[in-house]
This record gives sequence, structure tokens and C-alpha cells, in this order.
Amino acid sequence: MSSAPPKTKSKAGPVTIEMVAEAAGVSLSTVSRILNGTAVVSAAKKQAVDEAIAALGFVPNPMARGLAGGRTLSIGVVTQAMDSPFYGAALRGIEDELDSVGYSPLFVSGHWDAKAEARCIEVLRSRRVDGIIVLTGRIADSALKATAKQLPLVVVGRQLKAPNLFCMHFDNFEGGRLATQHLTDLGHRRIAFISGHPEHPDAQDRFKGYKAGLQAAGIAFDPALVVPGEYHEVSGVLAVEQLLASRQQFTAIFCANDQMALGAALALHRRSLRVPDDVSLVGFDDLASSMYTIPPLSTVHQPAYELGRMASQAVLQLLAGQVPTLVLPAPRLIVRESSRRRPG
Amino acid sequence: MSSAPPKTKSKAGPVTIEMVAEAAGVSLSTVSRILNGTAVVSAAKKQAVDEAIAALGFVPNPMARGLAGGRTLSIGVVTQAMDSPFYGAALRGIEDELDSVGYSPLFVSGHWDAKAEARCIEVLRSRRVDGIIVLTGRIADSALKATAKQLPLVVVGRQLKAPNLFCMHFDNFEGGRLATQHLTDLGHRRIAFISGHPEHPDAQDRFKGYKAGLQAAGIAFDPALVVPGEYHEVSGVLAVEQLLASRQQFTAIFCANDQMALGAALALHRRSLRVPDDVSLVGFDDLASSMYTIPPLSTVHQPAYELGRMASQAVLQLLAGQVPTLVLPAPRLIVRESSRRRPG
DNA sequence: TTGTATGCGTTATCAG
DNA sequence: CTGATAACGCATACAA
Repeated sequence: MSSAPPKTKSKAGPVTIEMVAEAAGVSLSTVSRILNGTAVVSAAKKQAVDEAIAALGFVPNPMARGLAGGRTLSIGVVTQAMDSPFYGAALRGIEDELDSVGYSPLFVSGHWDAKAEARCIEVLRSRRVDGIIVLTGRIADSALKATAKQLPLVVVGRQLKAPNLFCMHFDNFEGGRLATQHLTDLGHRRIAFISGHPEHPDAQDRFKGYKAGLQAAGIAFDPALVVPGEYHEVSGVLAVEQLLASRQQFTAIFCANDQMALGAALALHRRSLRVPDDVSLVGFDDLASSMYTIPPLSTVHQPAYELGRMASQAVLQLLAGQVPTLVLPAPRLIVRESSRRRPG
Repeated sequence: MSSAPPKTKSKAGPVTIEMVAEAAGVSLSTVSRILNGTAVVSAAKKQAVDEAIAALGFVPNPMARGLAGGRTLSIGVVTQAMDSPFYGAALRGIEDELDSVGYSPLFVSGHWDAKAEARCIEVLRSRRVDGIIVLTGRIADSALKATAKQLPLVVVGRQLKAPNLFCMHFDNFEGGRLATQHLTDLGHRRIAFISGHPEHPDAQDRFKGYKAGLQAAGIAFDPALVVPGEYHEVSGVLAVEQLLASRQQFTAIFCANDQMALGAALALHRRSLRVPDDVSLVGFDDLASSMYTIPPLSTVHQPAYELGRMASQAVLQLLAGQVPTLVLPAPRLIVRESSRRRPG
């Protein structure tokens, strides 16, 4: 009845633990133990197994492992756009950190759309990731809290409080204030602001920082000097054109991110306005390329790569049942050549 | 003996097929059939199952599915750097295409290192991806052919021939030639070339294209005018400084990629050399941001996003047992404002 | 310290 | 058309 079939497996493909066990002359579970360090095994057997593993080129099947053990050793990452220069660095940080401890990231893009982000989280959950990192986005806080009930969640760019949920918040307000103060320190009084999308919390904070910086310098806030942008280059050029068309006087522009600053610089250039001679320009993010623009852009440094690493460490800690206490470095102003003292 | 235990599962977490089956009053395998469309089932049962699925919020477990069915519905992607502006667009293309057919990409970075790339492929195989896309890189052709024996492989930037392997090759030679011809057409005779890494096949081809373009215009190739770069901004500035220090005369520079062109422009700017008035500049790649540099960069357009989509389609076709016939669009020169007729 | 037996959630191969 | 039941590759209580 229970006469075990010979199992003459000479499949070329998948090498299994069973095959390793057989080759090493031990039991299947001993191999598993060695693989996971779950228990102590005799040095002799360990060596035999190690050799068998090497000889057969055995690689554990993560799916079987996941099915049996309940973990996938993968972390879901909801990013907004894989090709965003800013998020790119964060993704690299995530990958590096996760990689160093044997985890793999699973990237999905939310495209700045709340619904899409929710779908992303669904996909990730269906893939049974062990934890999730959400890089900003527009998804509702409530949805975030809900998923945190299912698995460890770290969110960048929010300030929620909930169990199993950790938020990493960059001080965009302070960054905006810093940039503005830099400009007022240089004697500028008419400082235009190209904002980000009003729904974007980061953008709101930078805007508030701008206003605070103005106020600190005793400058009245003038709504006519702020024009909306969309965080990409085109909106920067459009914004400047709109500003110029409105005939408002200004000697400096603070852009809510570097990409818009790039566009702004070009628009200024087209009107033969020189940066920084005619108008000073300050950005936000400190993209890798901002150091190489003409002129090199003064901007607020945001530690994208570090942010990625820290977010990863945070999920890992959450996974280990610890409470992360990581805190992002404070905003730092990088003064380059796009800003200078107001002439006169 | 075989009295089945009650199985009073009221776990909140994972809803299984079994639970759905029970709720719908059908057998487990019927549910599976409906899920996969493996066979025809009565409309009544199908409806019952669909409702049960919706009610319970059932989501199939990809790992169990992978274990049992042998597929993971995921495609591995070996990229070089997640935060490269060029590859970023390709990754987005891959994600979009794969997503539309229910597959998920698994990104790993090779960092332009043959060994790292080999490791990446190992990781991917261990994750049991259904196919792999390799975006250029330095890994040996033989290694590529070897992995193609294991699973469908599409490689971007090579021209290998092997079963189960499909290569997508962008005509870098023609691109390089086009850029050079553009410059010679504008009357330039002394055209410097900032090359990419010599080991990089793409870079070699662009270099050959440069030489071919020169030759076509009856211009002798002058080694003193080519300086090596590393495909990133710094190397562009360094290269220009080196060029300037060498006191070679030149009226134009062709950079093997846009990032180096960015750096070159800055270096020129620092020496008070104007682009394009004093020296014309042409890049390669047509990064999204190259349209916004000052001045906007003339460059060879490379369809990164499309490339990503097409590579994805190719693996999918390979997976379906078809032989892809996709072919990348020809290089196209984008003339903007960084190049102009040689004065005099 | 080591081996045995069971289960993880699905697919697939069988009989009905 | 439908329902048992055997894999899939591994982890893990449990027994030795």
C-alpha cells in the first residue's frame, strides 16, 4: 500500500532540498535547519550538506519557503513614478538596504493617483509581501491605517500615528523657510513662489515655509507672486511665463522643486533674463543633476538615498517587532550659483 | 481514524480557495477552474463562486499558485541603476506593459558590474521569475546564453543569437554617425568626442559612428580629440577640462550621452565658452530633461520608454512560445539649440 | 542532535 | 461538467 514509488527524478531543472539531503546522506529537515540556522547540527553533517548544496547548485525556492513559512522575504514599495529623478535615488537606497539583509523590494507605481495607489497596495498584498513602504502619494490616511493592520507599513511624507505603522517625515516647512530666508538674507523682497500641486502635503508645507520666511523678514505675502506648478519642468516654464505676463516685479523665484526650477531657468533664459544676475533662483530636492545645471542650482537638500535606506530599516524593525525611532536629517540649504545678493 | 477534524478556521487573515468553495457550496477545484478559466462550469455555480469571492474578498496566493502551477507571473529585470534617468523611463515602460497583462516586474540593479549582474540573475532565478529582461550591462554573452537555456530571456543592447533568447538592439552606430554628420553639416571640422566606457558595447558603437561620420565628411580622425568619459555628469566636466588643457582646437563636442553633455556644458560655461556660439554640443539619449537644459540640447533620441514596452512584449511572446520580431525604431536626431553652424 | 510527519494554498490529473 | 487527491518545495511541531 504505502510502497513509496522510486522517484527516479533526474530532472535537470529544480534542485530541491530533498535532493541535497539525499546527496549529503542526511534528512530533509537537517538541510532545512542548516539553511535557516534553526537548530544546531553536527559539524560533519553541516559540511556534507554545504558541499552537496554547492555541488548541486541548490537554491531554495522562495515560493515554497513562503508558502510553508509564511514569509516571502520581500518588501513592497509604492512609489509614484519609477523614472522620477527624486524617487529614483530613494529606490536605490531601498534596494541597497534590503539587499544587504536578503530581502527583495517589489516596486509598483502609483502615478500620484489615490486609486492607483490603493490598487498597488492590493497587488502587493496579493503578492504576500512581508511589509510595505509607501513613498508619499495621495492615498487616504485611513486606507493607510487600514493596511497597517494587515502588515508592517512605513510611510514617507506623512505624520500618522498608528500601531504597526511608522512615518518618516521630512520637514518641508523648514526647508521652504530656509530657502526663503536665504533669499531674504540676500536682500530680495519680491520673491515669487512656484508651488507644487495644492493637494500634495509636501507642497503645502513648502508653501507655508515660504510664507513663514517672508513674514520673518517683515515682508508682506503677495498672492500675485505665487503661481501654481505641477512639479515637472514644463510647469516651471509655464509658471515663469505667467509671472512675466502678469507684469509683477520680482528679483527672485523659489521653486517648490528642482524640476520646476529647471523649467523656470529656461523660461527666464528665453526672455534674456539672467540667473542669478537678474533673478535669483532656488529649488528644492537637490537632485543629482542640479549640481550641473547652468548655473548650478541653489536648493534645499533632501536626502533621497538615505531616506530609502532608513525607510527600509524601519520596515525591517517593524517586522522584528521593534518600534523604529529613526528620524530624517533636518533640511539643509545648498547654496550654489543660482542665487545672489539683490543688486542695488 | 480518518475522522476529519472540524477545522474551525475563523482566522481573519488569509482567505483560501477552500473557504470560497465552502461558502459557494462547490468543490475546491471548481473554484480553481473558474479562477483560471481552465474548464467550463455551469453559470449557476460560477455566479455563486463569484459572489463568494467578492464577499470574502478572496485573493489568490501567488506563492501557492507558483508552487503548484510552476509560474510566478513575474518577470525579472536586470537594470544597471534604478535611478538612472535613462533606464528609469525604460523601467516605466516595462512596468506599464507587464501590468497590463497581469505580470509584475522584479527589478534588480547590476551597477555596471559583470559579477553583480550574474548575481542578479541568480536572485531572479531563485525567485522563480518566468522570464528575464536584461538592460545592457557587462555580463558575458556566454552567461546570457546559458541562462537562456533555463528561461526566456530578452537582452537589450546585444546582438546574440540563441534559442529562447531575443535581443533588441538600438543602432548606436547610426546614432553616433547621425550626430556627427549633423555637426559636419553645420561646417564643423574639429569635433571632439567624449566617449563612454570603452568596455561598453553601446559606447563602442557610438564611437564608431563618430568616426564614420567624420570619414564621410572627409575629416581625418584625430585621437587627440577624443577623451574618455564614464557616462555621468562629472566625467563630462572632467573631459572638457582635459580637452581644454590639451590646447586642442575644436568648435564642437559630441558626447556619448546626455549626462556627460550636461557636465560638458557646465565646464564650458565656467571657462566662459558659450554654447552654441563658441562650441556646439550634441548629446545622446534625449533624456526627458535634455529639453530643458540651457540651451536645450541637440541629441540623438532613444526611445527608452518604448524600449521597455517592447522588451516586455518580447518576453511575453517568448513565454507564449512565439518568436518575437519586434524591432526598435531607428535613431532620430533631435536638433535643438546647443548646436549651430560654425561661425566664420 | 536528528529524522518523521503534516500542512501551507493552488494547480493538475485523475476518475465519476 | 464536477469532485477527490496527488504533487509543488519547504518549515516545523513532534517523536526518537
